[in-house]
Amino acid sequence: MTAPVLVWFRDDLRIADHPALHTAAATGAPIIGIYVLDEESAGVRALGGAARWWLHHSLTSLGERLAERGVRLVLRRGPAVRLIRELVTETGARGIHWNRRYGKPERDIDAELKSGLRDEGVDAHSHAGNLLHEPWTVQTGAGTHYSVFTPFWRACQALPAPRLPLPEPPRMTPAAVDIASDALTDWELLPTAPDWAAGLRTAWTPGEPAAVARLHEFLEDDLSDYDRARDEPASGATSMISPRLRWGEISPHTAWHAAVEVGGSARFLAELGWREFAWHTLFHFPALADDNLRPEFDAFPWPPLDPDMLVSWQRGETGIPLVDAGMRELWETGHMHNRVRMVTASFLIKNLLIDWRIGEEWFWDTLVDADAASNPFNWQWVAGSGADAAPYFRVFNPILQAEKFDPHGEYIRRWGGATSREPIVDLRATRQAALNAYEAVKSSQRPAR
DNA sequence: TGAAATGTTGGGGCG
DNA sequence: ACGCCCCAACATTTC
Repeated sequence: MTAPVLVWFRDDLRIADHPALHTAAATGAPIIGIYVLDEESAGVRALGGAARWWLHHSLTSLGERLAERGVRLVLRRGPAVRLIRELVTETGARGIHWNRRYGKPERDIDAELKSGLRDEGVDAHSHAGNLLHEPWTVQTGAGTHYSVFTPFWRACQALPAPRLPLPEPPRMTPAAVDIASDALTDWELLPTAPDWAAGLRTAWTPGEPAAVARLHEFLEDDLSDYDRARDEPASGATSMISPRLRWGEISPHTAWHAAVEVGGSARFLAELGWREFAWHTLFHFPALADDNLRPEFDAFPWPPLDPDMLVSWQRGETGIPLVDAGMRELWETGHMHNRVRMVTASFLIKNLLIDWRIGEEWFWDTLVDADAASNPFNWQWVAGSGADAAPYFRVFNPILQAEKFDPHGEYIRRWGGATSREPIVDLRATRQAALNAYEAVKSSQRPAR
């Protein structure tokens, strides 16, 4: 009997344009798919509630699609290094393939596994599957990484164009090995008591087929007017592919080339670029979710947390219509329009003076698309402590933002943001207080004498 | 991928 | 006809 080859699925829950699966299938060896829910390894961030919901359904979809092609998806829960080594032994696999991850704890796990398995003669291979450009390949003239988006993106475009997406493997050999798998329901990824996921079920269909369908719907219906309409949260003109990219139901290569084929939109492609830039930043600054990227922000004088203020923000009860609408969209659907994310984040940080890390955690728990790079990257961008956040003391006025981008109040009405509640803070006074607090950052920049 | 304050300009009302 | 003032509209600077 031919020894099988394992394909370890992680943030790439798809069959098309999956370099690891494609390479493994091309060997002709029997294929076994693996997914490990790792809640134990050091440094690996526990999934948020909305993420767990998405993962459950996306794994269900992937498992069905693989099964239709004769391939099993084996589920295991525990520390990845130990479990993968056990699976290699149990199956007698002669090789294992995976697509790279770029967070530090995950890279450490993968590096340890790869060298350990290779020492034992197992053919362990990592592939580039989830970014258009590997983070270490984008370098300044001085050989350092980038800290400003525009030159970063220019450098990306000077590199060879992203490769074309790989097709679904034309043929996959089923494995005869019988091997135990956890039952997905035992992982208890779905909320019960209470079941808060009704809005998510209405808003989303996780899984690769729905991801591909939405991408093409977006390209046909929305790309031509994207530059203008993308900023209006009521328009429905954004791609909504962020969770699909987060879970790897489609690859950025697929999105890139599909958009280019229909004439492209520099603006849309640049949005893929911001995703690349976030991962580039995380790769070179692994503490992105914990530490200020700009260390002078360590001097920012956060006042003691007022829990009531935080709860008002989380529940969408601030009395600021656009903020409340956004926070309710988030709670209801696990998603929020990008412009409204900027406004709600700015409000938390600069009008409530609550540390960006606390907002980042809430988004991490409630967004279906939060990943380890984009979520902290964007929070730091709004806070001013992050990459390319100039001017770092920018304060959004949520009333003006609503006038500009939701002029008819359509988005605000849709999400019940138009309450008669009094604002919990005075925008003018709190803005001034935030600017005063930013003075501490400015003075800490000055060299000591 | 800001906002607010400050500066500049030019048209029109009016003595 | 002319100068003066007001102020909206736009541009620039500052936070």
